[in-house]
Amino acid sequence: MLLSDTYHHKDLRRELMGGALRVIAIDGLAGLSLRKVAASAGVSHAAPYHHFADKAALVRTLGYEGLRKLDDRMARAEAVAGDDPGERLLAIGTAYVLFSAESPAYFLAMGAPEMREPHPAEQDEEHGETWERLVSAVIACQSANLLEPVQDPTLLAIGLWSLVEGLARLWCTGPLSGLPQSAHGLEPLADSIIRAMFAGMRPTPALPAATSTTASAAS
Amino acid sequence: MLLSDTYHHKDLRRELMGGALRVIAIDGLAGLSLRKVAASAGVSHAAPYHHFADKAALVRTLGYEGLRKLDDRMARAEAVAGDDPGERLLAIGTAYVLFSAESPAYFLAMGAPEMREPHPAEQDEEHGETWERLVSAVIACQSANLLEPVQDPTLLAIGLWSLVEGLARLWCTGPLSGLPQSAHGLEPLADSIIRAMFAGMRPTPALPAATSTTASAAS
DNA sequence: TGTACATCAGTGAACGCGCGTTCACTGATGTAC
DNA sequence: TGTACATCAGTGAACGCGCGTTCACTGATGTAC
Repeated sequence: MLLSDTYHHKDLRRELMGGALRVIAIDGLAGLSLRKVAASAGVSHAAPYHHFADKAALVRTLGYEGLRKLDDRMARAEAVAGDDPGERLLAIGTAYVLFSAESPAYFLAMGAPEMREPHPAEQDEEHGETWERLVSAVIACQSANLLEPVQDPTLLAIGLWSLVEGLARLWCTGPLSGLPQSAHGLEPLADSIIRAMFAGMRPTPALPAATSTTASAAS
Repeated sequence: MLLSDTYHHKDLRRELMGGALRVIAIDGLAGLSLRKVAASAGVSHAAPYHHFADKAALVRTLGYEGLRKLDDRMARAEAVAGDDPGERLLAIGTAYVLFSAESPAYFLAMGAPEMREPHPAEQDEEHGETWERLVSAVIACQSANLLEPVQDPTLLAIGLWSLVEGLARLWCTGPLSGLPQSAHGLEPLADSIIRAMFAGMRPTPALPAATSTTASAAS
């Protein structure tokens, strides 16, 4: 029997992570098992133990990778958004929602119970990076007088994080029937909601773009 | 052996639900099993089948009860808040966060995968009631010129729901280290955040109370 | 370039466990007469 | 009030299953000489 296809795999670790994401996307976190993952990667069910200490380690690896990808995505969106602090804040928030909606498996892994213990010491404070990105964006808006400077930036950052986390969660879990079906359709909605809830906090009347967003929400 | 304590139980169904909530609170949804529930109610592991068709039915019962309790809590908070539409909206949102934080087991059950199929036909659209409560509160605020009347009320309602859902989720799952430890301590924070994110959308400057909330957030 | 050998990354059999669910049973309860 | 009986809500044994994990193994790979 020719084994070369599966034997001494090129990067089975990577393949296993892909398989796990596939399994989570279909069966949810509750339906994830190492045996399914191994099968999905076309490999015997003992093989994963050469790449992950146990099931929890696999989930944590996925979760931390998700956090890194999420932060990358936000960083990229922020860079593309240009110099206006308001647009940067909006870009960050929308990126959070879109990444979660497009990659529900990563989103679920990031929120998995296994993520409570921060075993992989390498990326100890990945949440911390994202958190500081948010706070910085809020402070920049306050400095530019786009957000009420009197407010505690921490408070506003928690608010923004809650908003995008909740929107992503509602879309993925889906108890609200009015939300768009596709992740792509979610983009204008997320944009409008964040705009509506943050634009108004500005002491100056409103951004030119802020009042014209209702139409895009209906699309 | 005297069986009268457990045999022909007064209301074992109720007791089982209590046991399930206890198990979820400790082990999470992933750690919930009918056998643990039975043990927690002090009963043999086959007993639950006289009260629930299967495990999913138990979870759904818990989830729908949670939805009803949540809506009750919001209704009560709204009534207590008085006539001001802004205060009513704030009360509703805070009630959502507080109920979730005080009853994480219900919160988890409400979001369980089993809730996707709406088997118990009795309370088919419990989410619908809560949703309409939110939209009504938003519209009332717009009518009273406390929220921008141009905005789509649906959009604002999704925003509010996302905000409180996300805040509750962040507190329960706890990736943010800065949040208060106790559900009680969460109240002023939730109040401040919702106030900050909604008060600012009003076309009129601000409520008297809106700018003095930063202090309470620090407590 | 060829050979010997250590290392690596798979295999498949096997383990024990907790689980959901079923089943025949039995003791308690409520009701008809 | 007392007795016969149907119904109800428990019990405990048993089932099969999928799971995480371990283990001895073996074939492939890379390296030293």
